[in-house]
Amino acid sequence: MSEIVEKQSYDFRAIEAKWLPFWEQDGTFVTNTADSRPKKYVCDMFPYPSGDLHMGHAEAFAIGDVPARYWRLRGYNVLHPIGWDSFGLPAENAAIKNNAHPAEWTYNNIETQAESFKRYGISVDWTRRLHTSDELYYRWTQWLFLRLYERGLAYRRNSPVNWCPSCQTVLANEQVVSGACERCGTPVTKKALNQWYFKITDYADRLLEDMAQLEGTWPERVLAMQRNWIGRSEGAHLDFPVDGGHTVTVFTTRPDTVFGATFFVVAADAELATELVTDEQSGELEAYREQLKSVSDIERQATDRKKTGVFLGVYATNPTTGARMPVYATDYVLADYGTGAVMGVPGQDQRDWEFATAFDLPIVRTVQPAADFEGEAYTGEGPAINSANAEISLDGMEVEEAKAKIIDWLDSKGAGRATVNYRLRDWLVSRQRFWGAPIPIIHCPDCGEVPVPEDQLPVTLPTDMRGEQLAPKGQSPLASNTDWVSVGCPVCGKPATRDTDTMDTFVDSSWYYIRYIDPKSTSEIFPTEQANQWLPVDQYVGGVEHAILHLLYSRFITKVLYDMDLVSFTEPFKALLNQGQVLNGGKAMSKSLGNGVDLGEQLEAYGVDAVRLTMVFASPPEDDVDWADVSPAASQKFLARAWRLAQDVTSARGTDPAAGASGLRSLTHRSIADAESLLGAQKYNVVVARLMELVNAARKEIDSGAGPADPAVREAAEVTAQLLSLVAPYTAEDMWQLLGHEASVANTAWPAYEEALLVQETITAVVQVKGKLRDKLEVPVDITEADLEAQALALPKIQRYIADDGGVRKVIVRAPKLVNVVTG
RNA sequence: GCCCGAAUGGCGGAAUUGGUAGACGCGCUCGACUCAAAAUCGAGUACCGAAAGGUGUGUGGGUUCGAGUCCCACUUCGGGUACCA
Repeated sequence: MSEIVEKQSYDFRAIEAKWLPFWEQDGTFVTNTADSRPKKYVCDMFPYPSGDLHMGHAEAFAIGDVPARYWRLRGYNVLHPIGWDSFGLPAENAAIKNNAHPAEWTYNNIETQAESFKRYGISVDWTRRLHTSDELYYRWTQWLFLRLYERGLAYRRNSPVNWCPSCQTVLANEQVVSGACERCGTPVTKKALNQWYFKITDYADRLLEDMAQLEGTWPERVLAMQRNWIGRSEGAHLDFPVDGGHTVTVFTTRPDTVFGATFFVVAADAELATELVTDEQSGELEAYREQLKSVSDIERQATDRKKTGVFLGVYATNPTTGARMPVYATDYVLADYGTGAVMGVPGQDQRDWEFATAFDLPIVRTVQPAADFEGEAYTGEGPAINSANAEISLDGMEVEEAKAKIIDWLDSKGAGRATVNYRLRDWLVSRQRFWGAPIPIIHCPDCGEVPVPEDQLPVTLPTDMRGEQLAPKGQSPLASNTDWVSVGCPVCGKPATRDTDTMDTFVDSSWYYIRYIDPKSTSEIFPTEQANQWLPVDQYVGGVEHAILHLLYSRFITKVLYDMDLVSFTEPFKALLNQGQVLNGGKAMSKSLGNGVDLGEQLEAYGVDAVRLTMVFASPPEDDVDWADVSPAASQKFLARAWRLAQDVTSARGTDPAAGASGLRSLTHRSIADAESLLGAQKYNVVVARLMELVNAARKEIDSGAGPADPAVREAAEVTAQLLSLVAPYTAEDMWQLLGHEASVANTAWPAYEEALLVQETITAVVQVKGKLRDKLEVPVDITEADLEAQALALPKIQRYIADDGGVRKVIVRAPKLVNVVTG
């Protein structure tokens, strides 16, 4: 018989089948929160259970698993949980279509995703799994609502709201994208409804200021988007007396231009217009409002639209000039920004200029534009002009000074004051749909709004509604379930009704990352002490589509919890990584384009590790990956090469590597050192590139160098298995076993590099002439500047350049790497 | 319009503090193996040029001995937001 043992080839299916049950039985990734080692909390934005996992999930989770596994090797106690954001409309729509209950669709999909997820080998603690649609969870969402209610942060108000005619529900401002529903793209209409709001505007300043904590660890663009969304602007409130005994306050960022206010405009759709209009003009106002109804939101947002409006028959008085200013209703003033009323200053505001031109109103400049200014309204810097009355003059002052001066003056008259205005509006949280957490409020004819007593939580959803019973009819389907709606008033006991709206699913997801600390608790929302120990999340990973929505809401809720003394931190996510999208052929995958790539098919064809490796290697984590540009087949090839390394090693486990090939050894140790800094900088793609170099070098050493018995080869293979485990856990685990280890590679210690092996004896110095590379020199690393200079100048090639170019003028030496000869 | 971000070979992308541009991979070319192909392995691959050499990191300028990297101006592309007073 031949001595040669038949070597097996890399078989990812067999490897997956072997290790998946191992991790589960071994409890490799279960986190013991009582463990005293320093902690790291890595959290991926939890998925919505819409069918099976897709390529986008595959990228996000592959990326998030890298720091989780790295920190685990570094000796941290790592918390890496998973759950499902399982309330929401798609389940309800599916239930209507299939004559089912939304829970069926939801929990079936969760099971499917969970199976795929396990197969995908992400190092999460399955014992902490949560679903926001579980009674166990939404009981606490309701509890949270009641705490906000107690603090006056949850309130009900009747006002025009965004209505999606297709989803048959209201939407928060954050969920309207260019006038259309964020979910389905249907143009949004306005509807007057009595709705629940969270008072996020109370936190506007803190949401803005606390961003200082996130600077540098959150993507700059996300911070910018939040800053814009909050839209802080400093200005003043000015009071204008209006005929009929009214005083109308406006918000302006340019109080210095008040002398130039020649007319007055209020939002046509605001109550204010009705209050101000004279009887003679009220017909015209109504006609104008009718006319506006036919203008879609999309049209309305076109900035080049002609200014329209209607005179209300009354005049306001300019407190600085005493001028009588006609009052108009218009649609270019927004009812829900500022006070819904604006002073018209055509000289300094382009929109006002256009309105003044259309209605033939006077235009007065109050800031002197530069001589070459050719525009209409002038919004720039310059000295004030035409801005004086008997008591005060701003003339000659620059804008900032004039602002301060006029605010002082108006303040002394009781006619104005400095103020800060925000673009952010309160968060509309009620939804007229079924599959969400019911709002825990009871409406009693005698007692009014009554919170559901805590011991009666959760207010559970009926389990017997299905199909058509869930169809949206302009109000929540729950309203038609009289058994469910009818309830005794908790205060007086008389017949009362439950609130039939459910909460926006963004309420569910605004606090789930804290619930992971103890997801099964029935006695409290989360244990405060442990939450303070584990949070904030050290690394949060998710798509940029939540730059405003989920992240703003989570920041808000965290601050509310802080104010309630339930947590000691004010920001939930210390660092944020926005992974890119997975594209195909330059475009987002979509059914309509027919360019979708099925994750299951990819996993079937190339294996989990190859798909994960491809995702990580393709580009920096925050960049998009175009599946048409990458090669999972090549990833698989690399994994086979790496795996074969482990198989080829013939030295025994524990062999001292000191006697091994020094070139390979120093590359191995440099790879470890570089991986540390690259992982810290989140350059995961480059870590993979370095690993490929290491595998190539080890291969060469086996085939045409010191051979498979060299201890340096074992060392390289072991380090490869450990580094590879961050991205390709199955292959790494199998390599580790082939190398003679019993326990999981995921729980080994990060390899320590030897400083001495990083130091090279010789180095290639470059020799430049006038900054251009002309020659190279192999020199000892500790060469003196003088020696290096002498050797460089002695090079024949360099001498030729010097001779041709008029001799040496100056020599720059940066030993041992560079010499630059300046000639002429 | 305003606010962010980006621009490097045929492609995805590398390049601590300014110091060898193009690591690693894909693709392509050639070669080995094969009856042949696939797979695998080896060699080459920024551009122009036969070579010597020259040119090169969106464009134009600047600072510097030296710029992908710093400064100024601009162009293009991507994203966000938009009658926000």
